[in-house]
Amino acid sequence: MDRFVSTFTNKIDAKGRVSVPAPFRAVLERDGYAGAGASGIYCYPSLDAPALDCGGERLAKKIDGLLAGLPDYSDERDELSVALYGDVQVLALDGDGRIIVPESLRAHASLGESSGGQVTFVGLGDKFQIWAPQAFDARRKAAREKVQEHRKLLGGVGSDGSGAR
Amino acid sequence: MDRFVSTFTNKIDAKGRVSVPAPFRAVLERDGYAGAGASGIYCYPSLDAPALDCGGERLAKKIDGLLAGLPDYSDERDELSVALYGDVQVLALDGDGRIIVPESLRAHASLGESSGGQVTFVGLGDKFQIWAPQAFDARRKAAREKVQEHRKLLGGVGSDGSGAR
DNA sequence: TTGACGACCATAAAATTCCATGTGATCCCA
DNA sequence: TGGGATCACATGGAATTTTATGGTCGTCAA
Repeated sequence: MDRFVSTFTNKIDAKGRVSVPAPFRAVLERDGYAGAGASGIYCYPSLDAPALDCGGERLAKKIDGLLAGLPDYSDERDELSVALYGDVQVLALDGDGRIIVPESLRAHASLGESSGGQVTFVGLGDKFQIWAPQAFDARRKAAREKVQEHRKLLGGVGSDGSGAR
Repeated sequence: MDRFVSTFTNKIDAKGRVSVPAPFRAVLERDGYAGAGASGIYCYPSLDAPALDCGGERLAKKIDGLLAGLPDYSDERDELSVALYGDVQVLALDGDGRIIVPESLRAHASLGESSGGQVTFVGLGDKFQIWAPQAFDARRKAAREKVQEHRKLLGGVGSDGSGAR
């Protein structure tokens, strides 16, 4: 099972073009992104962060799964549908492994000139996110502190007993 | 069940290339590192030491396990994912059994020129760590002292149980 | 006709693969 | 038991391929 891992920072040009990191492309290909009949990359504004959530078929199916759990015609379902599907864009990979991030999406994550012409791709396992580099730095810092806390509770990622610290 | 044991010190060149000790490679192969569709070695900055934590599939599954308990698409899950997956690098073994340690990871453990062009691999059972030799010497010394203190508690661990390779 | 958008091409940098060498350990045979 | 040959591993360098990124051209729509 392939996962999106690591972080990469690439340039975004005036047209909104960005190279998707090669390792992510590799994961996408196995995840239902077929060269022919290619659906594309599902991408939408993250619900609780100034970032974009992206992924392949696996991500799309997860969204379906979320909605499937809610009763038809409920307010909740309508709202979620709109929030999740309404802003989804299917981005196509061009021949060079680049996507074009539309203006509407760029605005949500403050990408483009305002982020120094750079964007950061962050692997989160099932999906990946696109951030403005500075915004992500802050996020990462917060996340690391969180992990330190959880680490004590969960026994740590590295339960090695090496007496560390 | 094979474990990573012993310590080895190898050279790291200017490009960040290092040979993974052959015994460790043997363990990795049995631990899901398949030649084809090879995922690679999962590697990330150790949370509480100037070293790198590395392992195979077993280690990756541990990370999955940590996240498995959290609901999809919760803010909390995203945040944890950032710290757990965001800093992970998948290092590929080349044909000669070497990995390339990227600059970002080298910085965390002070590897490279600053460590005399040498790195130390330390087996810790499920995973192994990569240290700058001097830093590890200090750590080892401290660990031994700790062991001396607790010796009485451990009783006689006389039997060697050397299942090494 | 003009402007925006998407496809195509070219280039430089970086990473990966390949090959060759030295060295140390192991095994076999005399 | 000593010597020699062989093997495995670590390491250095070079060549080839991949990747990122900038620019240009053509096309479609307003």
